[in-house]
Amino acid sequence: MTEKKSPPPAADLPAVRRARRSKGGYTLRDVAKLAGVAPITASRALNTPSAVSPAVLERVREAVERIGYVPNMLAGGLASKRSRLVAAVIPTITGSIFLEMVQSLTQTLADSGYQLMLGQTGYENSREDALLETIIGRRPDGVVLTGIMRSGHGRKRLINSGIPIVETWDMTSTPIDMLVGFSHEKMGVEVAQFLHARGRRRVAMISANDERAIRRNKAFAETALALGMAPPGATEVPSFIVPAPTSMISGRTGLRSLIAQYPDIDAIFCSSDLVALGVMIEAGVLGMAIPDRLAVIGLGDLDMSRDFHPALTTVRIDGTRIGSIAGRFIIDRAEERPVETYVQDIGFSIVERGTT
Amino acid sequence: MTEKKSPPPAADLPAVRRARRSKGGYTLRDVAKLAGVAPITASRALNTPSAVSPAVLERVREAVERIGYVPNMLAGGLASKRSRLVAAVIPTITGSIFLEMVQSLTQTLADSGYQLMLGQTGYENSREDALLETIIGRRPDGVVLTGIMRSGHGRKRLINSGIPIVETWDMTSTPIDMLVGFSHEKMGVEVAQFLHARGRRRVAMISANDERAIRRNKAFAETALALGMAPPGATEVPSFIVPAPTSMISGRTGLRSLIAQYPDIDAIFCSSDLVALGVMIEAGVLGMAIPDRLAVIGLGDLDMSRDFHPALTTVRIDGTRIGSIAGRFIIDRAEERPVETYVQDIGFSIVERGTT
DNA sequence: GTCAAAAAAGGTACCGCTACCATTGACGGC
DNA sequence: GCCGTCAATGGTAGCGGTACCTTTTTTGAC
Repeated sequence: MTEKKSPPPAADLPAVRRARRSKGGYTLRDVAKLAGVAPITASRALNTPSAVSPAVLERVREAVERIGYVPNMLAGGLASKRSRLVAAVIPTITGSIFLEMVQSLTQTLADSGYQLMLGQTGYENSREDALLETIIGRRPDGVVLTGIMRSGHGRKRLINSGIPIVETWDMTSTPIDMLVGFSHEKMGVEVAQFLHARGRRRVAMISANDERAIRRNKAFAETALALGMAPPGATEVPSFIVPAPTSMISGRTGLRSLIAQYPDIDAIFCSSDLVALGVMIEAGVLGMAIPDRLAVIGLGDLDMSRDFHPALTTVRIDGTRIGSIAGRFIIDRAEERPVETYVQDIGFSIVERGTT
Repeated sequence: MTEKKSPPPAADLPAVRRARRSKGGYTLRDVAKLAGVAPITASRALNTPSAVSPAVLERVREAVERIGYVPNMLAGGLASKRSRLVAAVIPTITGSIFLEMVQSLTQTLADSGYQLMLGQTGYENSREDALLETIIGRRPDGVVLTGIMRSGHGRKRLINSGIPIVETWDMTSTPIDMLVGFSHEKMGVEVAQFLHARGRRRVAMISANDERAIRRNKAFAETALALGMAPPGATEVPSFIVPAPTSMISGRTGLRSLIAQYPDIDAIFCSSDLVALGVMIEAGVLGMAIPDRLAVIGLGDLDMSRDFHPALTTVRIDGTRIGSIAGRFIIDRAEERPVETYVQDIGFSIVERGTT
């Protein structure tokens, strides 16, 4: 109490300045002085309590409590080269299927004292380079990418930075570093087989045209074609391309357009649940019974997909799991724990509900 | 090229160590040496190019390019006391109505070289204290809160930290610092009047029970009661409480429950669009025509609300605007620009579509 | 050509913390 | 009682930048 300093100055009175540049906050030095120990000991008390005697620990804790000291992690990060920051890069935050992952990533990281920084590239990837620059500038302990980093320039930059990287939501034999995802090709094949097994023979797709979707669609179309599931009059599996980010309205217009060209379609594979739900709405307007007249299968398993009537059949990807594994990967790496694997295929599952 | 250093060491060979603790990355000093200037001049070339001669600027730029130098913002932030980090605190990221705000906040900040850090409190606010601690520890240049900070402890901590704060999505006469939002009371009143003007006389609510919703509901109920809009047999405006975060299923069960008790209800005010859409789905299942038999009005104006059939009438809040104003507030404060106001009521608007 | 003022560049000392190494003292084995 | 070992603590020197101030150079008015 006696040594108490003044709180952050309200205005900069020309009074006695505490020091050349100080802003008035408390530092570890203040805590150490109060506890009667050296700053480095106070630091240890906070970071590695086991390396300090119980008596000292107690005194330091008390001092921290008394002045409301909050460690400056900028300084700590600079000195220790561990910022305890992790960056995640997603296309956009609104209407994103990656939110579940971000949520669990945030959670996993927070539990170990790491903080998430969120960066958005936009769907054009125009800002990707600038974003990478600012991210690397923060010296995060890890970066989580949605999808695979395709741009050679970006890859190189990331690799040179030496920051641990986790790529997600995809599979590749040549990851930059770590990887948690699943195979889009496999998904395309399995969805086609699934619809075939349900007796559907005249299928179509409504899909975004990002790189992942293209590979998924190719696998779906090839399998469907091989199984004889193209609608009459079509030599290919019909597909309607929708812009990113996907939306219900895309599903509505997609269904209209496909039906106009191929009235006999009996199943549609949508590249997102939102699109699939849009298809359901439009089917309702058009008087097409689901699933009798038309089967719909989505991708992503949004919460609301379960709440529609009928509930949507969809391909579920465990975003929560991706997030927690990615977080774990980064934390393990940061804390130099030995690990067996840095690549994990978490697969996907087809959740059958009422629309197939 | 001649002075090129080795890339980040693959393993720590016991070879010649560059220096005591260096990790092998390039520093401003390297750039300065390459450009033949003092480090401080290189710093100026990057941060205040106008303070440096064109010739030097060019040489520094070239040096940066050559070695792929990325400034360490941890160090910069420590020295300048401007971290260029801004923290946003939201309940959860999944199914959140705040995403639009977060998106535009990220955008606004990025355009000025600031980066967003995302923190989630969960709906229980249990992690709020720990979260504040880690946030303050990063010494961000600003904190954006969703809603008003109620906890006295949290308020005090934030105020003591001296960090600029923006509270959002609400109005109060006693903000901690800055404020961008709208009046929930006013919204309750206007929605009641709106439904009354459309001829509805037997209204009900389905709502979450957070603090903001409670105030909104009170205003709605009082106005509705004054206008004689309680359903027959009810002395109060019936309300069904749903858990946070809101979901469609809440709307579905809510409608069932309300109808069971008050079969004559002719309009429902929902505390989120998701709930309202759930009501629409259940109404479809129950064969209740919308809007003829039942009017529905939501809150939030999700993208998908426009895409339903019929499209949802809802109260729109311009989250994008909240985000950009909040970001602007913080940037202005950080850069010590003079401003007139730090409190802004952005209001709301009732968007009439097909459900009323 | 002189000189004051402005522009450009540099030197130094930190920002607040931690890595690294040194020191101190307690303890136990022989 | 000597000495090695280990636990606890401290001193010092940075981490990689920038604030502040000084020095040097350029500019332009007269």
